[in-house]
Amino acid sequence: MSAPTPPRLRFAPSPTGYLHVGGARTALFNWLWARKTGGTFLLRTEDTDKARSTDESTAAIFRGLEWLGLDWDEDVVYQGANVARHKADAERLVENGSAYLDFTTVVELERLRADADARKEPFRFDRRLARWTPDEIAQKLAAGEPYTIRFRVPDGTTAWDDIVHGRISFDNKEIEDFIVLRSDGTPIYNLAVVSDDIAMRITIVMRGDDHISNTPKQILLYQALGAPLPQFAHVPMIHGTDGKKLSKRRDAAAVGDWEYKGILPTAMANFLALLGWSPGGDLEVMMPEEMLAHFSLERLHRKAAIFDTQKLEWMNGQHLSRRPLEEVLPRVTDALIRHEVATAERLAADPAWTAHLVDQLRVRARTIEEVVTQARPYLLDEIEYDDAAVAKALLKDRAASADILHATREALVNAPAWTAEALEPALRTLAESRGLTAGKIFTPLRVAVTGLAVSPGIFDVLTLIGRERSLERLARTLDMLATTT
RNA sequence: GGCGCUAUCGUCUAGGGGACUAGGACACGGCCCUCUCAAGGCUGGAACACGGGUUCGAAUCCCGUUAGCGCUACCA
Repeated sequence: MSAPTPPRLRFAPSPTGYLHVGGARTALFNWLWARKTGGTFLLRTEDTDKARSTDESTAAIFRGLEWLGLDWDEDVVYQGANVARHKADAERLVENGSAYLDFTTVVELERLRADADARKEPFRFDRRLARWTPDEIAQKLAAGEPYTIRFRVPDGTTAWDDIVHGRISFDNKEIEDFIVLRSDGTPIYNLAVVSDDIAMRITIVMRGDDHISNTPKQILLYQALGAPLPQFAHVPMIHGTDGKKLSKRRDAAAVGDWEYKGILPTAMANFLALLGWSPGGDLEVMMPEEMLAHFSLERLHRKAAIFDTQKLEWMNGQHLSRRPLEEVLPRVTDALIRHEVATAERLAADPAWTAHLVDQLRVRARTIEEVVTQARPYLLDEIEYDDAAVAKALLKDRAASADILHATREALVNAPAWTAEALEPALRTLAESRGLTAGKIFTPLRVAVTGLAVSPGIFDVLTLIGRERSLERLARTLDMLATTT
């Protein structure tokens, strides 16, 4: 087996918002391939559109990547810092004849476009519009007239073998002479991308398939600049439930939204990966190491996928249970504190207790938010009683409930110790002596001490809540049954 | 409109000419387990867009139709 030079890949977001799940997935694929092959994963912000780019957005994107566990190599490349080279490249294109100066103004262009529109004809820039004699050009230049630099698209066809789509080809007739340098001397996207990708020695350009139609232009640019072509891999889009692009308003399209909703980064990465790639076979839940082991470019999909929130949450439930407790613990405690269910001091005071609590709750939750909700009775002094649970477990027959709860409390009070080992026989004996199934005892007790219909096993609940507080809640429930109507 | 990409259950997918009575997962229903819930196990309904080819044989290959999506800026 030969040892090819390791690939260099990059993720190049434009910092005009938050990290979009589609972008995050593209980044993930680039990262996966770089890490798997011993290659390099670079980051570049495409901030040449100064009107829309912001530092906050840049920071948010970096944060999102870090949260997902995607680390990058070398220094981040800020495209805006390379405008001098972009400009020089554009001028080089003019010098070698592959581009030309165009003095057509924006206003004229708009008019031309409107005319074509009125005639219902497609507008494409006509090279003849920019046919000035050398004298005229010198004159305009001397007069300081603004101009753009346009690429002279050659005849023929432009094609490439896309890693995910196979051969794609475009008739150059379909490509207009596009602008590469604005009249203010700043580069247009396609030039900046190519110039930077060449400078960064990128060998695989992996990005969303909405860039397929930019690719022939970029290939032409590589060729005119005399640079070797990278390989291209166009991965499919991620759509919302309506089959269209994810909408920020409706779909929680930012990865930060999911972090906030209590999704684990490994679950997010796992889910996202499966939206544009599959390992083959029935494997779905994968830890990061497994994804790395199975990932391959050959199994990238061609079809756009719809973002299914329910499956994400299911996936998260899987990760919540399977990831090491040390990893989920801090995320849960942060959420507990943020929701004011507990203070940092309280949680730190008895780390073993906290860990046990989280461990008990995480297996039956799908999101961290659910863990927080379930944790309330164990951390708060004042608990809320779920009406439906109370109605079902206690109020159907108040007298009987009061009777059972009273006997239960007695058995608990007299138990030799407040441990699962001591409590369980006590309650099972009680059930037996009364000819009841254990559930008839456990269920009212659960509602009495937690206020909820859902909880871990009752003996974990009792020991987690503690003797004093359990007995007190029992007493209060008894009072309630006796007084309220 | 032009160009391009795509097309298997509601959704994510396996499948790469015969192993397909089309497999798995999410969601939904039923059953089991069980102190509740979750998890887990079993189970039910649910798909090859359509039409032509090629072939002894097509979900799989080719062409067309249709549909969806993307691009079509001195945005990225």
